[in-house]
This record gives sequence, C-alpha cells and structure tokens, in this order.
Amino acid sequence: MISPPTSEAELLNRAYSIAGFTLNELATQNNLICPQDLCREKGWVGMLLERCLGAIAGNKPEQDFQNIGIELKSIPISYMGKPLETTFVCIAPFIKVQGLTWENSHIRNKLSKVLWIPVEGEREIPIRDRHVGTPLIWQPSAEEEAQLKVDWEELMEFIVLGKVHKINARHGEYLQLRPKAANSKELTIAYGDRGQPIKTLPRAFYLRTQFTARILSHYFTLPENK
DNA sequence: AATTGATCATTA
DNA sequence: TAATGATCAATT
Repeated sequence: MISPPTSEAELLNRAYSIAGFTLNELATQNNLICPQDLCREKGWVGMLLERCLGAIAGNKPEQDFQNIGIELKSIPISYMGKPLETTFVCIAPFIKVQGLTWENSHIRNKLSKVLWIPVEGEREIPIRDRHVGTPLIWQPSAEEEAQLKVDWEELMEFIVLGKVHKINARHGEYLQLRPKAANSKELTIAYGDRGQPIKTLPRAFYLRTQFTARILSHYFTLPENK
C-alpha cells in the first residue's frame, strides 16, 4: 500500500511511471488478480489505478487527492484515442438544494482539477492486455466551465422545481443526468412538483464523450476522422 | 455506431 | 441507503 502523494508533481510522476504497462502487469505488482471481463467488476480498472497512485480507497464524496485538490479519473479509449464511455462525476443532490449554486457545488469541486488516465478499452482487447496511457492534468478553461455551468443549471432546475420525473439523459449538451443505482427499483427521496416528498431513482452527473474527447485532444494529436 | 437506461462490487 | 469505482447491453 503506497502513501498518498504530497504534491501534484509526485502524483504526476507516479502516473507517468505506470504509463505503458498492461493492466495485468499492474495487477501483479499490486498483488491483485486481473478479471477476465469487467461485467461484474465495472470499477476494477479505476480501483487498480487508485492503488497504483496511492489514493485512499474510500467512498467519501471528495476528490481522490483532497490534500492536493485533484480528482482521479480513468477513461476507456478507442484505438483512435477517443473516449468509449461517458464519465461518471458524482451523485446528483435531490434534497437541500435551496441556495445551491454552481460555484459551491460538489460537481464543480470534483472537476476543478482532474488527473485523467486513458486506458485501452476496446472490448476485443482482453482486460489483462490493455495498456495504460499517458496521464494528463486538466483544469477546465473558462469556456469549458461556462458550458458545464449552463448544463448544470438546466439540470438542477428540474430538481429544484420538483420535475425529477421529467429528467432523462438527453438534457444537457456536455453534462447529462442518468441513473446511478444497483438497479431500476432502487429509490431515494426527492420532491414532487407540489413540494411533496417522493421516491425516485438516484441519478448522477456524467460527462458526455464529446466533452472528454475535447479534453484529451488538447493534449494529444489525433488522426482525422473517427 | 452512438446513446440511453440498467446494472455490478464494495464500503461505511 | 448512499457514496465510491464505472461498464454493460438494448435501443435508436
């Protein structure tokens, strides 16, 4: 078990030191067994990278490296270096949302600085053979933050107005709200349009691949088309 | 081929 | 139950 990094430079060095290795090599180094597939261990790659980099394994609603203000995100990429999945950010709040602004939101804090680690994610590549890519530290530009804020405000309006049942994944240009639960029968408390408590499926904020593709492309030159 | 809604494991 | 880590797979 390695200790948490004490600086951004240390974290980035560690991230560079695992770039190029396969998941099986990293698993072995950490005394873990690489699964055949991720069907029943969807977060396995993320957990492996946490161990490699010294993140405190936990489910606290905070950045992974709170001491240095950085969130860790693994992102599955195609052969062309484009994201294969949307990126989970955090659970959406359904209660105590009065007075909540983008500026003091949990999601803004999480996205204020992110260490992205691309990992090969094509399904035809066995998990054990997938390579970890070059890491990058990202902070939203003024434009990116403005775009996220617009989406966040649009999505939060449903919640504040008690229109949770009208939410679907099509809202939001870069940020979307989708289910985040063990199954579709799981329920959490929200408020209806007359202010009455209701039970509904928990949702979370996800970054669309279009948005994360742009982040990655700022750092790597990608071939044209597809 | 891209996207949406559904789902899995673990911890506290 | 709610939070973390996400990907799966049916549908469009």
